[in-house]
Amino acid sequence: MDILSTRVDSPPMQPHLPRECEHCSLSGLCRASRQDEPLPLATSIRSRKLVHRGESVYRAGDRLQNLYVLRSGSMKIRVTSPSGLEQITDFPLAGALLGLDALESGIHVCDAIALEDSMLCILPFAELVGNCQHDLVAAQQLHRLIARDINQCRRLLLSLGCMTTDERVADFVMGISEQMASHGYSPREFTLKMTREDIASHLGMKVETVCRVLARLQEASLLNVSRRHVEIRNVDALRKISSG
Amino acid sequence: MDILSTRVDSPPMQPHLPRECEHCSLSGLCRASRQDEPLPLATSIRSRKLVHRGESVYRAGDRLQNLYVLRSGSMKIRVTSPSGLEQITDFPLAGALLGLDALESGIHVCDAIALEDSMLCILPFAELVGNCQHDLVAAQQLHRLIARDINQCRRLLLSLGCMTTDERVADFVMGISEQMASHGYSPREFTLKMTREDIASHLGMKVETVCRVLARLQEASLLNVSRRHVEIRNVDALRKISSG
DNA sequence: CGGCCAATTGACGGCTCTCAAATTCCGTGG
DNA sequence: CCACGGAATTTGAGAGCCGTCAATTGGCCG
Repeated sequence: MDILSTRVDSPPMQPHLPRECEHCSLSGLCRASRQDEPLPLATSIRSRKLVHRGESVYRAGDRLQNLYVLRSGSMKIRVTSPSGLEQITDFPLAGALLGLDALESGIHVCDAIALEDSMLCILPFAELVGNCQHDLVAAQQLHRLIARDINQCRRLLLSLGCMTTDERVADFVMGISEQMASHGYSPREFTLKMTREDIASHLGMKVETVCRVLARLQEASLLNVSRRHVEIRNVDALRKISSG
Repeated sequence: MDILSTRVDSPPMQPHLPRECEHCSLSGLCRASRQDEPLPLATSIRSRKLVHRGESVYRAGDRLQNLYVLRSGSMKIRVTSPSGLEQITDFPLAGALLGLDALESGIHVCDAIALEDSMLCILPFAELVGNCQHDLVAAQQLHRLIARDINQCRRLLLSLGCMTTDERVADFVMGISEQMASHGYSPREFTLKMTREDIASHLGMKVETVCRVLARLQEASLLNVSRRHVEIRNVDALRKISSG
């Protein structure tokens, strides 16, 4: 517990913590971050896996075997309805825990597709559940991670239900910007890994509308955008728009 | 385990199972349904609570103390963004587990408001987590219940992101109808407990649009609707619309 | 009986989608 | 290294749907 709180204060400073583990959602529970003592969850991490751009880690209909922690790279999570409707529900970055969508029935209901070549840590699910039986902290962290998924989904719901397209796009850009900041990159300038199509699907709009809104925001000097490259020019104005 | 599967086959037939517990999401884990042997989760249920129409069980900002199982009645779950946007994310019926929104941070992020006088079972959260430490089945069931919330949220997301207003309303009505059926009521005829405003908020539209869509569906002889009373006249056509 | 709130209906305007075309970028093969 | 083809992105014009504003109706409760 003590070590946990210390870590929260200065995660990037730990000399023995691999750089790629800095933002891991299992921070403090994984062996890679705790070389001094054995940890239950540590034994869950068996191996790593490389997925290339466009490949999927799992697909809707697959049986739940592993959860995954995205170690580097980025992905898109796509949910498909029985009638064939599709939507991107999330764009996870390094540190994110993937695969919780299968927890209800043991069958995945989403596709996880790599936006660029990405590295994953593999956590055999059965083993992980077993470990949580003996480790209260691990179990609670798993709960929190699941709950975070719900709340993030709810935020997106609010976005689709209550916001105009301008507000949604501004909100999306600010969200990426904050993620970049929390990962140690510049919040002012970054490269999007997803297509306009992906963004449109995520925000419940059409590609052309996404383009037009971005053009409008650029016209108003709030940001510069050229293809995948984004430069934010007026954070306050963007934040104001994204707040409704 | 054996008793569990028996129960699934014929839950309403158990003579010792109170009628209001028939659709409980804790079915098989709660003492009320298992008088023969002690069960870990059973000890979590301490007391019951009555909330009147319009009153809230918990509100955004409240500290997580209990989870609740809705024993009878119905509620609406409302999420509020920092900037004041509001949306109804769910209309739980009897048997639903409430309060999981607080799992991420220990603070509720939703309001749970009674649509009619309702009875709740109270589950002290700390005790429940402790019990899950010693009961693998209980822990997994809790996982499933949380995961169900995520997937339901995702379904609504698909609805808001990909469907027209007609499709969303048809989908909503069919969803209510199926819930009614699974609770032993007629799927063809039922009374809505929520206002048009609530429905509109849930589906990401305006009150007037909800009214107009319902009028359109009635015009097409798919259903009759008068105030809160709904009678479905063409299930197949409605299902077809709700599937896109 | 009166007042208030929920629900409904109509007219109108704006925003977003649809359809279409042009442009740019990227990877591949020559 | 250059040319080429396909995909992603951008921009334009027009139509349709949904939101806004306003007025009316209908129920419920005091």
